[in-house]
Amino acid sequence: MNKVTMADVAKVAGVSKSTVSQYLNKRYEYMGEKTKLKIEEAIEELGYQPNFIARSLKQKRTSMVGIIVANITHFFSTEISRAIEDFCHTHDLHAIFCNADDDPEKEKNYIEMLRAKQVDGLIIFPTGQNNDLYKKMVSQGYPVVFVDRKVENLDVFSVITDNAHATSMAVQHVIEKGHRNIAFVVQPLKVSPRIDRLTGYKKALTDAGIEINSDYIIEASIPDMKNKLEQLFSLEVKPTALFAANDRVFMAVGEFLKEKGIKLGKDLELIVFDNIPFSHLLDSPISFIEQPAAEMGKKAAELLFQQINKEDTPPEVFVFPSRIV
Amino acid sequence: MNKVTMADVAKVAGVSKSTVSQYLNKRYEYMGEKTKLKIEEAIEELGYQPNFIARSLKQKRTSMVGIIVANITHFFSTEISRAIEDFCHTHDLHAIFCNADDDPEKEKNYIEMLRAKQVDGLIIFPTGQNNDLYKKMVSQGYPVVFVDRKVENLDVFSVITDNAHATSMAVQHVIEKGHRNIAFVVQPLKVSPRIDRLTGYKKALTDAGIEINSDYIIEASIPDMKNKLEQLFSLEVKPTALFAANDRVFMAVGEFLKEKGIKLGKDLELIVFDNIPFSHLLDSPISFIEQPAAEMGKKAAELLFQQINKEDTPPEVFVFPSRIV
DNA sequence: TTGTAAGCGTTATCAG
DNA sequence: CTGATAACGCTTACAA
Repeated sequence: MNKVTMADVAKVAGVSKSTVSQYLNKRYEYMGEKTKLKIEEAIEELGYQPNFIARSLKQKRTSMVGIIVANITHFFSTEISRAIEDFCHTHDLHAIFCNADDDPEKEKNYIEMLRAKQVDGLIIFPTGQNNDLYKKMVSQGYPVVFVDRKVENLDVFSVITDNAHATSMAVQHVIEKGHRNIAFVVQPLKVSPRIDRLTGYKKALTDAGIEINSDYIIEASIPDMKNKLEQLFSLEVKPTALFAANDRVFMAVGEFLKEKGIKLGKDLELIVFDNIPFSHLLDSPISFIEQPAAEMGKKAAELLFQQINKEDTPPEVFVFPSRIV
Repeated sequence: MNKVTMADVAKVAGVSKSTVSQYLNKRYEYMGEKTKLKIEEAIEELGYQPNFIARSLKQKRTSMVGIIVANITHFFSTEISRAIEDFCHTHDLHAIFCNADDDPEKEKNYIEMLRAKQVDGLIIFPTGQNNDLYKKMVSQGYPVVFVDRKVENLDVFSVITDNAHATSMAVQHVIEKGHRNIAFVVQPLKVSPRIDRLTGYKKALTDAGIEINSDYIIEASIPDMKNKLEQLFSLEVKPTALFAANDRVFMAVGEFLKEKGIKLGKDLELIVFDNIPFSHLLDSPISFIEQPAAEMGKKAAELLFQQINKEDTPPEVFVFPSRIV
């Protein structure tokens, strides 16, 4: 189908392949006006489309970057992704998105396949379970930026938010409203944001002189959450406030509450870590901790871009503050 | 960084490039156990990663497919995308997603760049404004599948839903509930689903013997929507029901209603075309028309896969029924 | 069973 | 200003 090659164009235009190549790369400087026109015509006539694969092979640069998202069903992820894509678009990079589904095996596959496809760099929301692989990339000087989650013992560019601090502030706020029995619901503590948010929660309680009650801390995967919530709400002293550690937890909790007829605002105060797209449609008084996703995405893309263009700056961790809404 | 090439492996293993190539392509049939092992070791030792770019150039097949989404902020789009990716993943295809932002210019760019990158096929949520380009692809026999939106005068594989019919049913349902003043809110009528939904709306009214009141039909872009809604709700006879033609319209409408203190269910009945992720969290009685996104995505991927593998079947349009929830 | 050599469609280096 | 010619890293007949 795409059988027209540079050689064909050259033949029709009556010039050589190299001249056509020059033309395509806009190096007209020393090019005769007449040849330029002839080539233009030939391209038009044949419907020629350059083959980027061939070019990439030669240039060892694909102008593609890969983004490996831990879980695309987080609204936060799609927001960041959008920002990354925007940046790439204005910098002549093409962004390829993959969804690791929070599965280290899949993450590994994607990293390997993207590197095999010679993408120029990678932005990763790491599962945190592939440290050897991360280390290898970094030590090979391959351009990488980590987003959302910290990776231990690795000197690498990262873009994260102040999970512990924001959580702590939010919980403190709820305490000031008079709540003492505050539950904390989170998915399995496998990645840094979850851990940091829990830390922030504990800190706020401790600072306020409230004892930490492990019955109020629920760590469960989304499918198991319902059962755990049942337990939580059959306690003698029920929580009057609940902190959902991210949007998916929020949804699970919301579903549960609805089912049980527990009224937000009246029976329970809810705080959620994450931007929720439909939040303004809910008339319940829910607090949200909003991460500056757009800026974070942009920063990550920028950092990657710099690495790709060999601007040698030492790896740094950028912490963006979150906002309580 | 990825300087290890097949030649290096061959040298270390003491065999020739072609033997290594055989090994990599799992054609061990006639390969000595000893050579196999030597190659294995060499690969391990050097940390060799094959270069897909080079392979693609030779094979004229990249094992990548492109998906051009009209607007990724529609939840429906991400759902379909997920399904497409799942299918691709199980069929050794890599999916690249691009967001055309409902902009024909961007769409054109992406189509061209993806083809230049030699992707094996394209799944497009068409803007509908690039008919020449679509036509060209089809006539060149390039594998394409259109999703969500119909393209006129083009014999091509498409996966859509029964927009007019589903809308008509939903509106009819609202009429049966006793509503007569039903508004219809839609973004600019540039693509077939919007047009078809409007058609369905009109049909339901006509069938019920209700006169179509153009004051109740709002066609506006999201930023303009608020103003138009102001007008709608300053009419003497206000609508008692409102049909939002998709999720983004729903959000705009929801925001407006909230601002105005118009209560869902009480003051206004709402029907939305599209699956909304947080719908079960809203305690207002909203009806949704749910498209079978997962099945549609899978079907689209399947159709593309068949074309890529040259299973010659004539183009067909697959219509999936939507469900009212 | 393994090696040789000719491409795939570009770009880059030098001559002319 | 333009044109040979050699890469880029891999696959694939065909030979050995």
